[in-house]
Amino acid sequence: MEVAARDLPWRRDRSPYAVWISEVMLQQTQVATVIPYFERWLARFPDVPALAAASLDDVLKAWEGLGYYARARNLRRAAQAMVERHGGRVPAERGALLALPGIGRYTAGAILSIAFGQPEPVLDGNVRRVLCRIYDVSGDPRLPAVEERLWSLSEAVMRAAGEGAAGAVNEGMMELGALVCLPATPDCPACPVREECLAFARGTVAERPARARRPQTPHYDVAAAVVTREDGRVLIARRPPAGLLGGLWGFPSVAAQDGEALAAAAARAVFERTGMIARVGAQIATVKHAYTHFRITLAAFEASVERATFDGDEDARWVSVDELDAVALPVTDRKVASAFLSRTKT
DNA sequence: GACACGTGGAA
DNA sequence: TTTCCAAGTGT
Repeated sequence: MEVAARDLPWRRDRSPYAVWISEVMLQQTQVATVIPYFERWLARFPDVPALAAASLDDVLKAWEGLGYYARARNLRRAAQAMVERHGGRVPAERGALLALPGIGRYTAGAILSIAFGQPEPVLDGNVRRVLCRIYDVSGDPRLPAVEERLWSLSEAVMRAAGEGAAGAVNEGMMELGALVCLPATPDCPACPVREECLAFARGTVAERPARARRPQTPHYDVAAAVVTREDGRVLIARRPPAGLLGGLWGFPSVAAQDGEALAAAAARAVFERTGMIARVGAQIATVKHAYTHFRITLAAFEASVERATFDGDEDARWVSVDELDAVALPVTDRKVASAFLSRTKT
C-alpha cells in the first residue's frame, strides 16, 4: 500500500511525548484544527515534567477552544503520574499506558507503534471505515462484537506487515481513510488497495460502514449575566472540576425555567452563585451553540450590583479585562466577552 | 452497554 | 438550516 503521507507537525517530532500529545488532541478532532494547538502546546509545555508542573488554569487555557476538556485535564494528570511512576517519561508498556488517564486502547496502540515501533494495532474512525470496506463488514461497527472483530482485523493487518513497519502500517491505514477512503466521497479509482477491497468488488462501498441515525437533540434557553462592578471588573465563576466544560471559567449562567423571563433567569444565576441581587440591564449578545447532546440559545445581559456584596472566593472572582482574556473560557462565554468588550469600548 | 463529553467544517 | 462527522475515553 502506498499513500503519500502529509507533512504534519507531529510527524517531524516522533518523540513519545509529541506523539502522545498529538494523538490526544486528534481524538474526535480534525487535523486542521489541531495543528496550531499542537505547535503552541509543544512550545508552552515542551516535555512531560513541564506539563506535570503546569497549573490546571494554564493547561486549560492552552486547550481553550479545542473541546472535550477532560482530555486536557487528563493530559496533566497523566503527566504527573509519569513523573511519579515512570521517571518523567512516557512509558513504553501497554499496561502502563492504559493505566494512565485519557489513554485508551487506540491511543496506547498509536503511541506504542508510532513512537516505540511496537507491532500494536490501532482502531480509529479512519481504520474502522477502511476495514469495514476492505472486508465488507456489514454490522454496525459501534456494536461491541463488531468492534472486536475490527480490532482483530487491524491486528491481522499489523501481523501481515511484519517487523519494523508498525508505525507506518497504522499511519498508512489512517492516512488512507483520511485522504482516499472518505466517508461520503471515497476516491476508489485512486485507491491502492482497490483490487483487494471486498466492498468495492461487491459495490457496497457506500453502505460501509453501517451508520446509525442520531436522535434529535433537545434545546435549552440559557441566560447569563455580565456583572460589572464600579471599578470596571467583571464577575466570573469557575465551573465544577468535572463534567461539561469542567474547570473552565465563565459568566454566571443558568437554564431558564419554563415560562421564566431570560432577564430574570440571569438575575437568578447571579444570586444562586454569589447571594447578590443583580440589576439586570440590556441584552448584549445572543449566542446559539450546539453541543454533542443538546443545543442552547444563550442570552447574555449586562448587569450591576443592586444589593449585597461579594468579594470573591476560591471559584469566583472579579477580574479586569486583561484577566478575562487570560482565563480559559468556553466558546460561548468567549463570544459573550467579545460582545461585552466591543460594547464597552465605544 | 449506553451515554456524556466540544468544536468547527463540510455537504 | 440541519445533519454528520474527526486520529476516543471514562463512567
